Amino acid sequence: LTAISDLEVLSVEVKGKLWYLRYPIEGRTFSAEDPASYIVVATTRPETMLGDTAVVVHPEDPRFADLIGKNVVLPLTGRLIPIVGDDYVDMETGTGAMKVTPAHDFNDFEIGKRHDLGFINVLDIEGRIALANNAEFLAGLPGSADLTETLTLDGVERFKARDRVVAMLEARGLVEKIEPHPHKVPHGDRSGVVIEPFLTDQWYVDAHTLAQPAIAAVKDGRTTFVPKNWEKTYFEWMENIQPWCVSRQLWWGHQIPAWYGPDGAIFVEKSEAEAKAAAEKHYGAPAELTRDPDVLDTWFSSALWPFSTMGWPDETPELKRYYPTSVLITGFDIIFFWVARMMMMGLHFMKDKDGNPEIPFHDVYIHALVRDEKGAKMSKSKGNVIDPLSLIDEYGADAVRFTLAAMAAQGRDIKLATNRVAGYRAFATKLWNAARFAEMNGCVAAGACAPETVTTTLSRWIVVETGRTADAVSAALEAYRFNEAAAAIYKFTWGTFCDWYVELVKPVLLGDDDVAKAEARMVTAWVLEQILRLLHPFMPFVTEELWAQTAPEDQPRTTLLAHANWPAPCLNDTKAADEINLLVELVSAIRSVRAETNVPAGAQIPLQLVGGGEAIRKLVTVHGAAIKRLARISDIGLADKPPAGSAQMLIGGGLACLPLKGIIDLDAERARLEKELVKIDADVARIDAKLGNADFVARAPEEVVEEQKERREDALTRSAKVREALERLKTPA
RNA sequence: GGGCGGUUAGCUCAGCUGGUUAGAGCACCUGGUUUACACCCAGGGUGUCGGGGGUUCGAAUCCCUCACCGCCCACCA
Repeated sequence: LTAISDLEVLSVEVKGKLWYLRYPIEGRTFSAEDPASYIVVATTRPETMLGDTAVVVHPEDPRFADLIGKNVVLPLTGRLIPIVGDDYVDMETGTGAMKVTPAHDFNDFEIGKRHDLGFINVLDIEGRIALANNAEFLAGLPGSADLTETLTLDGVERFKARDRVVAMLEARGLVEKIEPHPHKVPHGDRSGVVIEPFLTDQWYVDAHTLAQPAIAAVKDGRTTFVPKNWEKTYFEWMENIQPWCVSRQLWWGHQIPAWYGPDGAIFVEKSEAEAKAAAEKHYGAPAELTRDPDVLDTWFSSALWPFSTMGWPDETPELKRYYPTSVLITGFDIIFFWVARMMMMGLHFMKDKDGNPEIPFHDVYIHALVRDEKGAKMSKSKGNVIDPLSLIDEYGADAVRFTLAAMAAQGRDIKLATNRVAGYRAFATKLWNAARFAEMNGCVAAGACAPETVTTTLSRWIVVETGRTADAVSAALEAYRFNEAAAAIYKFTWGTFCDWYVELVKPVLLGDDDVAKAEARMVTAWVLEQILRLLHPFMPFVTEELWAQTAPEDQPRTTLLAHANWPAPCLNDTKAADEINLLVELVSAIRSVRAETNVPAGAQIPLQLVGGGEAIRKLVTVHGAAIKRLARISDIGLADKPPAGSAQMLIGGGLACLPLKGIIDLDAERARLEKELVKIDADVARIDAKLGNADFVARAPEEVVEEQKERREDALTRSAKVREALERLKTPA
């Protein structure tokens, strides 16, 4: 039977005062000059002294050793209250003696319970002093002039009453001193007024008992938190759980199923009819009952969610199918409020097929919390909420959703930055344009597509890369690494499909080879469709729209994209993948050299390839046209040694040379090579330092040492080639 | 006061069990009128991984400590 519900409390720093009050000791004649005749207690709320029921000192405090067990006469009331000893008291603080008001202070309440003290409520629900009809207050008080005066405080507002109590005490020489005392006072977060602890009757749930199975379920892994470190928070709370006050004085909610008989007897039943029956049995005759007007804490009702939403207590098919659920996704701030309580309730009410308590869910994914730009938690009462609707108006729902996924790294909070959202809006546009390109080139998903049977290297490459992306996205999603999943599909869509595949397939689509064209169209449509599937969880709207629009005119979609199958790899061809990836590497390298050596953008330059074997030869024979177009190369030849005065790149074990004499900015090329050389030499030096360390060679795992050796060889080779290239630049032939 | 987490590029953030050449988006710089896209294309990394100490052959990553920031819980007569 206590009070003080869990309303949101704001601690506010106030310039308070500390009043030192003298409480006369029973049987000694009070005199301000005789410290032995009284005991001094300090308080920040002097008006609560009317409800004092003890003075407490530390049991081992020598100053008060002889006083424990004696009484003091509580001023203004004449009540005799005991001096008790309790460890709670800090001997160093204040006077070492504390007044105890169990009805109006949390700690005093606990002390009151420990020492079997009275609980005298001296306030009414409006925060006024309530003494006149207060049986607890009046009980056992002898009439006196002081008491009569005190009773005139009845109905006085608490802070006015404080002044009057102090004045009355001062008039009697009972105030020793008053000190300024800045301290924190709890304020209601909505009303803004000082909160007064206050006794009321409430309903409680024995949370400690319910918590035990809920703790065990997480300890033995039946329910897992992701990320795992939140389990600590969960245990911390569950192991120190307090009785749960479930009654609320609100106008809405599940009304508490408790009925009171005429004499106050309580009947807790499932329905009014059952309560009436129980009352009739109890009284031997029908009785008039009144139902408790309180409603259940909203979290009590919410705790029933996993099963009450599916028809419980009836044994419905839904309940059978969906309890327990696979994953609960929520924010860490309601692990206590909701997760813990669903665990307790689920394990209490639900049983598996063997009759054992059944958890409500297997995984609990704790997502990041979106904070405002200053990093503060958004809250309705603070008013710092970023309205997702206005973000959506500006950037689109898909961009907002994708941003949240991309930023949802585990264990981190999100400070929502609109530039990220803008970036992902561009991504949605990019996807739309890619689909437009496909449409303009007749790439529609006509009929059955068998991507594993495609023939060209380009087709096989993109099919393989699509599969690799599907794997990456799936693995990330399964591990709840949503940001990695988002990054993987983003990178593939933009960086691989749009930037390379589309550019490489353009000649085929625009060419005359109808067989090749047909395959290219089919593959392009197929890849785009895989992208839509993989991207759908992150950008549901644009992908669903494209899914419908990219259907062949005579074959409209028969299902929503949301219901379509999830992609998986269907082709394994590392040779094709390596071949195109080498092409990509070569084109990138040429572009880089062109830019760094200030080759005019429009200039067509020749390319000479040296060494490198089969892989390099294939580049020329199979992909020559692509290289010419993408890297702006006039013609490609194979050579035995690098032509004089050329820029050189290391590619696939061979050398790619751009004979740029006359076009090239030689100084720029030299600077480029020297910059590269510095990097390589730094690498070599670092690796040498490692390998030169006997401890490293002796203690590091063999494969790590091997890897370093290989890396060293590689770096040395590159270093030598770059040096040669530099030499050739210095002595142009 | 107790507990948890953070500090990495100008900004917002990745970097999972120690071995990467420390990455992405945005911003920025250079250059682009090729028939999907300027919400674009190509190129460029601009960094003492908060400070200090330690463990280790090896630390952005593990430990200690300091500083600052944030959150949760409790609150002192």
